[in-house]
Amino acid sequence: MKQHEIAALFTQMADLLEYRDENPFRIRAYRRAAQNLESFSGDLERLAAERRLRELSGIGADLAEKIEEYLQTGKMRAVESLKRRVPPGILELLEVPGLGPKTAKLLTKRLRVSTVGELEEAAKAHRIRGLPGFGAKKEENLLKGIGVLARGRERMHLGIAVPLANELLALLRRAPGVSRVSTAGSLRRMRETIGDLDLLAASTRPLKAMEALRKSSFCARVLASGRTKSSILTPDGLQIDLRVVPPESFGAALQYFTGSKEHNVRLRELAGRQGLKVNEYGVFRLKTGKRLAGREEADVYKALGLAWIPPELREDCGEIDAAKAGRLPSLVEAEDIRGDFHIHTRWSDGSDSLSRVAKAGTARGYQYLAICDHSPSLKVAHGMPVRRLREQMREIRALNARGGPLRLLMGAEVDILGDGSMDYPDAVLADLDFVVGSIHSGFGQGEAALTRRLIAAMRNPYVTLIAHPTGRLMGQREPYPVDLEAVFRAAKTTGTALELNAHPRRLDLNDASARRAREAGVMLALSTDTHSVDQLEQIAFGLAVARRAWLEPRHLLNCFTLNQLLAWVGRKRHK
DNA sequence: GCCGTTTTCGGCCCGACTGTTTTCAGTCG
Repeated sequence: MKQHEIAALFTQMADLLEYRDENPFRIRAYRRAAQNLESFSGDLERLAAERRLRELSGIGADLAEKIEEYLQTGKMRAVESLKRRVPPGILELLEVPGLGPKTAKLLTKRLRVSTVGELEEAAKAHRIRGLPGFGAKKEENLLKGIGVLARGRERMHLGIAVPLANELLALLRRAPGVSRVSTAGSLRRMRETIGDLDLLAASTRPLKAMEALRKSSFCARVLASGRTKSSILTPDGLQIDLRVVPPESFGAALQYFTGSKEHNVRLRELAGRQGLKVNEYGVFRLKTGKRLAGREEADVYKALGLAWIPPELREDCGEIDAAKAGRLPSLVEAEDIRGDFHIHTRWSDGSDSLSRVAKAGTARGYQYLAICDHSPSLKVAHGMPVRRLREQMREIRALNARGGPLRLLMGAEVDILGDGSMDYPDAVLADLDFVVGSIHSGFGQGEAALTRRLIAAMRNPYVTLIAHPTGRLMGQREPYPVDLEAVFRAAKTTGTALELNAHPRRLDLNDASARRAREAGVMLALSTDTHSVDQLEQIAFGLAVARRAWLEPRHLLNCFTLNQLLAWVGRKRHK
């Protein structure tokens, strides 16, 4: 987690340097380093201890030293001394949307404004209009920006963003002249949360498409609207950016608008070295201006000598080098998924019957579903005593005996108790096909104890999978502290799988951790934690995490056939 | 401040929109 603190400091450094009008490339170096640290998936402290920080992209001698300084002392002197040389509230001021370094400088110099509160006062007293380059409109926009800042711009999880995006795409498709539409930005890359929602349309009549959005019920306020681009706010305060391009540029625009920003910068640098230029209208020869690609996204990459890179990988995490070398992973696809684990029914806190669940799984083309209702300690979820579990097992056997393409696995989501023991005796676990171990209590025990609990559970020969390994609930609960590296090692040596929980508030493990787990040789498993059958489709969110973690079918238990799966479970038991 | 199948010095992605400007600076992504 230290890397996020360091990234924040590097960003502060960039902001402060920008305020002081320093070398823009130096500023960019700090921003780039911050972003790379944010998405870094390894163990930063170990890398520092081994003096290998400079292997990180964007980290040279100077920044490596600053990282080491922070890891050792908890401070970064360069940031502190720079802060002393600027007005105190400057970082806060720069948070206001629409207010950049130049405006900040003017405000602090001419009006002695140095906090957001003072800025608001000055704007309301109309002391800002009249400054060089400032009129009534800019003053008004600053006030709006302060309002946006005060409300806080909360990021939206995929469970909300994806359905909303689908509605918006349908709206755009109906607009006259629109031939193609797509999501773009972080939603297309399937990041776990979305700051604003980016949409792209190909149209011969761009104004009509933008008008359709502005006049829809999704639009509470128009932030900007030009000839090719509109930004609006929804009634909930979510920003939607729509870009409209001619059909022959759709692929290039999709590439550009999907980002990430750092991925695009890398791509354009690569283009420059080949005498080419990439923008949202196409790939062009620098000398002649001749257009080489643009209609299809894959053609853009091809023109640069690269294989098409799946959007989930476009985070400047080595994907461009991999594409150059023809070594991109064969990412897991929806069709590779043969089943789901961790399914709740009304035997505990789910809402559907076993037969209904089986039917829904069959409809999805699955070979198996692991029924995993709660164990007795979890009283709020109607955890089942052994007697009820045995009853449920009988019903599952009876359902399976009817035949059909789908096999229900007899399982349970078993609480890992405070001392690391399991909530059912081993003799009961031995009769189950699939055992999920979960922590639902004692989150406050601290890192060492929680890690010991998880490792003790993994050492139980009947525990197949550890569910939601960090316990986070986005927007509600922070992950509990756990030494994931130790958990990965134990998972590997004991032959226990770790869950990629697909619930959009959980996504636990997350993408970076899942990638590290994979690199540590851990088997991973997607599961929806379904409590009613309509949630089975949320597997798509887990799949996105898996793809962002560079997982191939061989890394995911869900891609195994039923026989392979049962053999895998058996291997641990007979070790 | 980083980085190099053109370089260890001299480069460093590219364009849209707004407001206030008669030609562009500032901000954003």
